[in-house]
Amino acid sequence: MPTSTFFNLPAEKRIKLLCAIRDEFSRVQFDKVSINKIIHAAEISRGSFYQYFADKHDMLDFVLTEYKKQMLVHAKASLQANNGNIFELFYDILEFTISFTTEESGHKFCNNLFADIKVNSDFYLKKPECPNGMEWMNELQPFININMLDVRDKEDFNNMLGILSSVCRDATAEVFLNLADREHTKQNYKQKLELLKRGFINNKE
Amino acid sequence: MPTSTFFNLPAEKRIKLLCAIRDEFSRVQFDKVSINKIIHAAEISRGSFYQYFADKHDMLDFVLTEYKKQMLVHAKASLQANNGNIFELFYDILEFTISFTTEESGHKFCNNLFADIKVNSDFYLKKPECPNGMEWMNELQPFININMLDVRDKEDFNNMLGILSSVCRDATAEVFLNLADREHTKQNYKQKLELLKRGFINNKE
DNA sequence: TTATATAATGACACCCTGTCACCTGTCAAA
DNA sequence: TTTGACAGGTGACAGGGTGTCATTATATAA
Repeated sequence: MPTSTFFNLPAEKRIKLLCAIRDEFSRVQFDKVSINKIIHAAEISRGSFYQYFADKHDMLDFVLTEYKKQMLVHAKASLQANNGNIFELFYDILEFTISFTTEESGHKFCNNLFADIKVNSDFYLKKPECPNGMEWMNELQPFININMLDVRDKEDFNNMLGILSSVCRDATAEVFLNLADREHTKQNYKQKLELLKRGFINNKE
Repeated sequence: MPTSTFFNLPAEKRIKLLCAIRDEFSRVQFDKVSINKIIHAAEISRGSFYQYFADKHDMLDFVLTEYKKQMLVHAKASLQANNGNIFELFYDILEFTISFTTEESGHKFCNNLFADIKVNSDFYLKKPECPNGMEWMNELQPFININMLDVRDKEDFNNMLGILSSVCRDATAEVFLNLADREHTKQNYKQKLELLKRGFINNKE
C-alpha cells in the first residue's frame, strides 16, 4: 500500500508519476522495471519515490489493486446480467481482461502485467484462509447462483471456484504471452468451460 | 542449454558447481539467485561460468530440465501401474513433486523452484504448437487410456489435459508457497479431480 | 516570527550481470 | 624440441540496479 503522502500529492504530480509507472510497466516485465527510469520520467527524486512506496513490490501491489477494482465492478455486472451464472462470469472475466488491450500501450501494459501475475502469486493466491485463491471472489459469492451447481460437499463450491480460476488464469497467460492465436485460445477456453460443466468421464456403459 | 564445455568438465568440478547451484536455488527464489555467490562457492571464475551457461536463464532451464526428466520417468511408471488412468497420473504427479521435499535442503529447493515455475512460463506453457502447455505430455499420451474419457471433439482431449495441468500447477504452488496446510491441499486436490470427473452441473431436474 | 511537522533531495553503500582482452596448459605436427 | 593453435580459465570493468539517510526545503500552526 502506498503511503498517505502519495495520496495527498497534488493531482498533477500524482498523475505524472502514474503515467511514468504505466509507461515503465508497458516497456518491460516487472523484474526489469526500473525505478530509476520511473523517477526520471516523472521528474521526482529517488527519495520521494521511497516516501510514496515502501519498495518496488509495493508499487506492483498498487498497480494490481487498481486493476482488480475495475474487474470487480465488471464481474458484478456480469453476474447480474446472467442470473448468477458462474460460467458466463468466467467467460466474461477473460473477455474483460483482453478488452484492456484495445489500444497499443494498454496492450503492452497487460502483456507485461499478466506475465507477472504468474510471478506475483499474491494476485490469485494469497491468504491462507482462502487457499483456492481469488480472495476477491468472496465479494462476488452472494451474486452467484449456486443452484445450478452440483455441490455435494461443503468444500465443493470453493474447489469449483479454484478450478475455474486456475483455468481462467492460464487462458489469460496464453493470451498475453502470445502463446497461441487469440481466437483459438478463446475458443478453447469456452470448450474448457463446457468440459467443466459436463465432466470428463464417459458414462456410456 | 549449457555448452559442451560444461558437460566435458571433470566430474569433480562439475559436481562442485552443481552443488553450488543447488544450494543457491535452495537459498532464494530465482530472481534473487546470485551468480556471484555460485561462482564463489564453486570456486570458479566469473568467466568460466559464462563459458558453461549462456546466461542466468540458461542455468534455470538446465535445472528445470533435470527435474522434468525424473518426473517423466515417474509419470510413465504411474500410468503403467494404473492402466493409463489420467486422474491417477495427475494425483501421482503432485505426490511425486511433494516427495522431493523429504529432506530439509530439498524442501527449500522446491519451494524456491516452484515459486519460480510461475515465473518461468516456459516450464508448463511453451510451444505455440502446444498451447495447453506441458508439451512433455506428448510423450505420455500413448500411455493414457482415452476410452474412459468423454472425448467428443478433437480438441477435447487436449483441453482436458490443459485443465488438469492448470489445476495441478496451482496445487503445487499452494504446497510450496506454504499457502495452506499440506494435507488440506492434497485433500482438496483429490476432490477437485473428482469434480472434474463428474462435472459441475446439477443434473437432477 | 518562530516552532514544528511534513515532504523532497541526491550522494552513498552495496549489490548485481554480462563482456572482453588476456593468460595458461595441452597436444599434434614439424 | 620447438612451434602454433586452440580449448578453457580469469578477473577487472562497464553499466546497471535498489534502498537508505543526513540534510535541506516547504508548509502549517502558534
